Amino acid sequence: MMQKPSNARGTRDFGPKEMVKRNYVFSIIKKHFERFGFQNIETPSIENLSTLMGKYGDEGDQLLFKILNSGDFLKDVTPNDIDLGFKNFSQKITEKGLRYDLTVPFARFVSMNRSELAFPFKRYQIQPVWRADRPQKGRYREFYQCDADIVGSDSLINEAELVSLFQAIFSELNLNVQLLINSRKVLTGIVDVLGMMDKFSSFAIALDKLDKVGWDVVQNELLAQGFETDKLNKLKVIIEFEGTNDQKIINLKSFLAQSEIGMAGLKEIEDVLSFSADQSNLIFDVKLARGLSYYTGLIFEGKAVDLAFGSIVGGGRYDNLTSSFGLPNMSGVGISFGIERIIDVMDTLNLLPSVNSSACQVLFTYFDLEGQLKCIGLANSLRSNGISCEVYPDLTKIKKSFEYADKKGIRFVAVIGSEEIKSGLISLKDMISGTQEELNLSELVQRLS
RNA sequence: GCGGUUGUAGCUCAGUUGGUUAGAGUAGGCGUUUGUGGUGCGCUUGGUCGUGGGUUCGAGUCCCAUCAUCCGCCCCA
Repeated sequence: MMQKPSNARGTRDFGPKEMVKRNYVFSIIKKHFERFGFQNIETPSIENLSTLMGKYGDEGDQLLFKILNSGDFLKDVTPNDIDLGFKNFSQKITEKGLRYDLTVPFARFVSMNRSELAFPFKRYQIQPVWRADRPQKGRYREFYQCDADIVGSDSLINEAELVSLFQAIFSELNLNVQLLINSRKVLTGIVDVLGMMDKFSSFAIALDKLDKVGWDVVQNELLAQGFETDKLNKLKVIIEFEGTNDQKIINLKSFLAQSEIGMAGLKEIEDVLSFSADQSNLIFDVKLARGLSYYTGLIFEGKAVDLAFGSIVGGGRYDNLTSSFGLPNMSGVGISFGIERIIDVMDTLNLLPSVNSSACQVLFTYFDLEGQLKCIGLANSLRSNGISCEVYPDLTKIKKSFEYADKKGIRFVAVIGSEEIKSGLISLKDMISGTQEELNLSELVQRLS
């Protein structure tokens, strides 16, 4: 009869305790987004599959949650469709899906609203996305993304603004972070100098996992791709060089001297760094590649310093975000805060507020119906004075209401019994100190404001 | 998509080479002379042992399948 309830795979509930923590992080990020001039938009959870498919590669398509057509979804299906396999079959029975990220819906939005938007358009978007991935630590099937993008401007000031935004947010969150910066152009320049321009993506993929697998594995992989040993040795020196950002740039300048694009990338990095007053947590890292292939210019990735947890922020410049929706030459730069991981990291480091901040200030309790009536009136008076309070709903032993206040973390309990009604005063108990005082209404308001 | 781990009370877990009515702590409920919570004490409600098969006189325990979980890989946030 009754089945044991459970969450759908890879999804979680957020109780009051979790929501206090989540809202804290969300509100700070949101505040800074707006402070930097980003405007909020939302797009539907459901998109046409034609919008979504083909934007994330074969593997991404595989991870899309598809929605079965309503009604008789089999009406156009023939036995032949089934024989042709599930890919062909699924096209006939599903035409909508849940959004996989916020970037593609944003590109659709920009393309559709191009005539109404003020360019450069700065938008932020904080919404859940869904992926039919296999759940793991820090990986869920439903999670929030938190994106800020500027489209329609090539200026490097945008990159610099995103760096400032990053610093402002984590400074307020009080989380110790680093921002790794590189440019796709520098990487392209390196491949150029190595004379392997056609192998750029395999190079980027190999380099990206250097921290994880070590140089030898990366080198072997590149050798197998046809890279030359002596050139790789030169590359190794560049990559393993430890020093200040300026020293790294000087170093690379000599390596990239013959590559126009490489030098352009270095200049970008120099410029963006020069915009930042505080460079203490900015690190130019040639090893940074980032998986997403649509980045074309500067790229960055944020990490927590006090805890190894993978990247918690990612972003970069991309050209042609909207070209697949019929709007070419729309360059943009964006940053995405991995809010689920930020919350996980901060929770482990105990940097998040506790549950009490969601409890109200006062609980009213009483002994009889007369007191109950009085409490409702008093509670509304307090509320109109901006004080949050609730009235214990059940007429039971008063002990119950004190236990309730204690468990919920309500600081004050106001007791209204026959004595209080006679005297016109309110007994207010402070649950932390255990002390109790008699106050009239205006004293009560003053006490709690 | 691949490899491994673990599923016993709401939660955290015991359960001895298969053997009677499956336990503890904690949480919940009630009480502790009733106008006062947190710590104490007493009593007490919770489990077809993830699900479905199989082996056996007998299965929480062994075997198979399945679902879920967590951890690696791929990929990603």
